[in-house]
Amino acid sequence: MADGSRPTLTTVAEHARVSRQTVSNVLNSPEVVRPDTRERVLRAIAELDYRPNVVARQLRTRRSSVLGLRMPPASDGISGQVLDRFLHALTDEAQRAGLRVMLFTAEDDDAEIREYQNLRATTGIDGFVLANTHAGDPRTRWLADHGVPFVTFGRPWDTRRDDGGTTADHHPWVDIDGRAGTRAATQHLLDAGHRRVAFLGWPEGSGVGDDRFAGWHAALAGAGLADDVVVHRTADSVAQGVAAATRVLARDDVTALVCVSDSIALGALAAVREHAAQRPGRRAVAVTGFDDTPVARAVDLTSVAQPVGDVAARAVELLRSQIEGRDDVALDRQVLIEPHLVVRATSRAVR
Amino acid sequence: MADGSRPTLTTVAEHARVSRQTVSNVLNSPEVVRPDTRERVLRAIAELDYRPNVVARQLRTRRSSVLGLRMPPASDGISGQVLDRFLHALTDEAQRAGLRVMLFTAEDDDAEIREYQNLRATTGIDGFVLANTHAGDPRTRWLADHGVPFVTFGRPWDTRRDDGGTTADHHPWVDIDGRAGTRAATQHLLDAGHRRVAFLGWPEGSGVGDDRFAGWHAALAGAGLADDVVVHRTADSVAQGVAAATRVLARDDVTALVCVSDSIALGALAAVREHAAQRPGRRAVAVTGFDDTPVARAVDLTSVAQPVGDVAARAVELLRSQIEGRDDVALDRQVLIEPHLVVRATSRAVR
DNA sequence: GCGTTCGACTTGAACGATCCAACAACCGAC
DNA sequence: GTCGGTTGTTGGATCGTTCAAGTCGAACGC
Repeated sequence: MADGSRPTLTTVAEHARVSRQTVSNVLNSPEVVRPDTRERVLRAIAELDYRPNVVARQLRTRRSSVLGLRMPPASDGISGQVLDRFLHALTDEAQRAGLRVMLFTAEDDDAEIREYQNLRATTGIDGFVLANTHAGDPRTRWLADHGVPFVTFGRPWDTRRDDGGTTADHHPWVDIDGRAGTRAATQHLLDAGHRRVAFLGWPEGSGVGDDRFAGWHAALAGAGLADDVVVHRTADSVAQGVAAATRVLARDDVTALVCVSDSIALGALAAVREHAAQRPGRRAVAVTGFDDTPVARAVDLTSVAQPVGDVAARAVELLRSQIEGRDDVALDRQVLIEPHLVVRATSRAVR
Repeated sequence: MADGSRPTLTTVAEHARVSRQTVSNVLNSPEVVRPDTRERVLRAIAELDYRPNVVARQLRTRRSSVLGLRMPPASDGISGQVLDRFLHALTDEAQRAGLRVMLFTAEDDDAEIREYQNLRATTGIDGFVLANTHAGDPRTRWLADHGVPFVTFGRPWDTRRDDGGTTADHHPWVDIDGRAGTRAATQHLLDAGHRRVAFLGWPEGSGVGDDRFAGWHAALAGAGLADDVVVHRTADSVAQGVAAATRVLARDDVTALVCVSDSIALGALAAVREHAAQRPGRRAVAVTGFDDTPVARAVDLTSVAQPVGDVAARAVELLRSQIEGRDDVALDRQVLIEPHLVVRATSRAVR
């Protein structure tokens, strides 16, 4: 501090009248150092405000304690915010575990794979977090094939492999149980007395969307209402939500809408308001969304909240066990986390 | 690749029948190497797929080429998305310039300063980007006093210092010209024939808010309409936006609302819709927001877009000149970037 | 009493790059 | 033919840490 250059192991060693290695041992395996010596070294460390140079350490140990994350392309949708909160939680959890998060960008999956190679070769990044896997993702396969530690936020929806292998199928992942989420939302509406609960979803084929659909269906089936269901599928946008809801509301018996996303729910809300204006005195149609984005909070929309903090914590845990090479049998390598419903005005009454 | 371990400078040197240093020169100062030798070395590099180990380089040169950014606390407001897009742009620009972005979190300003020290001492981070400066910020002062390269996204609104010094006042920053933004929005409305354009803003005292207010006022003054203005100030939320707009719309002569943020504009839109429903046939009140968030796009709201890509590019540029130690006189150390208006449905006609 | 084991600590080498000073080769000049 | 200067190349030292092997003295068993 005083002379401008930072103290090193040797400085501390001289100060405590021991060797470099002993200081290093105090930090890395304190149990091999006699208590009184340890005490003396720790005092010297404190006095000099010594902090180990992680760069030098990394050069020797080939471990960086850095995680890589591709900055997901700025999605136009509202739900992009989930990734945002996840990133925050991930940084937090990683830091708590002594890891850092480093960002990078890439145009497409192939460019991302090239960046993996690059980051591994040049900076020695320890592992990666993938936040937006999709069906037939080449990235998980590449990482698995090259023995690079990684975790995905999101299940591998497509488990087929060209060569019939199964490596990618069993990679570690953490995900939100969307099915449980929509199920809870639907059950909440059924409990409130709604009998005709429609679903506004995405086109079939997206793993996430189908999963959420399944939850809604399961809840209705549980109540014996699955014989004649109302479903409308559409792209994820507010405008599409308005259109979809308007069509569904034409059926006058529908009293509640479970939406696959907050975007669609936001549109549905507008349609419901319109619909209600034409039928004064009638109880307004209830609406629920998914993701509990800030927008949902803003417009008082009931929504299914994704506990991204939990996801991040488990992701870091899974990565650590891979990086440290301990094949933790006790640790589930696939983690499904239950979301919870945040009940707000729109599922009670809409103005 | 084949034998599992990556090639080093020495490997390449042997392969090209030159010394380590010559290979290093080819990479770092190619002009000192004779063309034919250079060619031979480059071929060896390509054949072996050699990539310099940045960790070893960093240990020697004490330069990490890594920028630190505190992950801003997940703001509940919609405008938090601006930071999100900025983060993406920053990562992109940094990568283009051969830099990386590393994230960290901190509870408060003091903890953040401790993290600065920590990151500098242990990982040798080259510089920092501060994305959320506020009045009387201790962080900029600390960084300036310790000679750490940094740039802020946002002007220092409070220029006073306890000891009367001026260091912090002159730190490099990049910001969006909010005044120019609201001015453009207001002018756009005036051009469309509106005469009574109200302003929905934040409470006085926030630099950003006052700046945006000033732009609106300047536009009205330019049109000779500044004598009797309509202003309502409120906290940044959708609900507050509804309330504020409702009160302002009670004055029947107001035909347009310039809002300080998309959150408030979103609320205003709801109030306008209500207002219009009670006065069928009348031309609906126009609304503009600020930030051009995804929500604005979603509900077709005219808004002032912040060119975060430009901000990021200039920020990286300013950081580089500091890190590389070149006191670029030609480079403006304070950069104000003009936003642009994105005209959408809400400033033409509201349904 | 002597060899063996053990605990506590020290020493030299390595990680992979860059910096520095020295050196070989070449050119033209006297 | 020797010399000074330029250009291109070389080997050794260095950054700060950890690994592997080694030293030293005390405790132990027979």
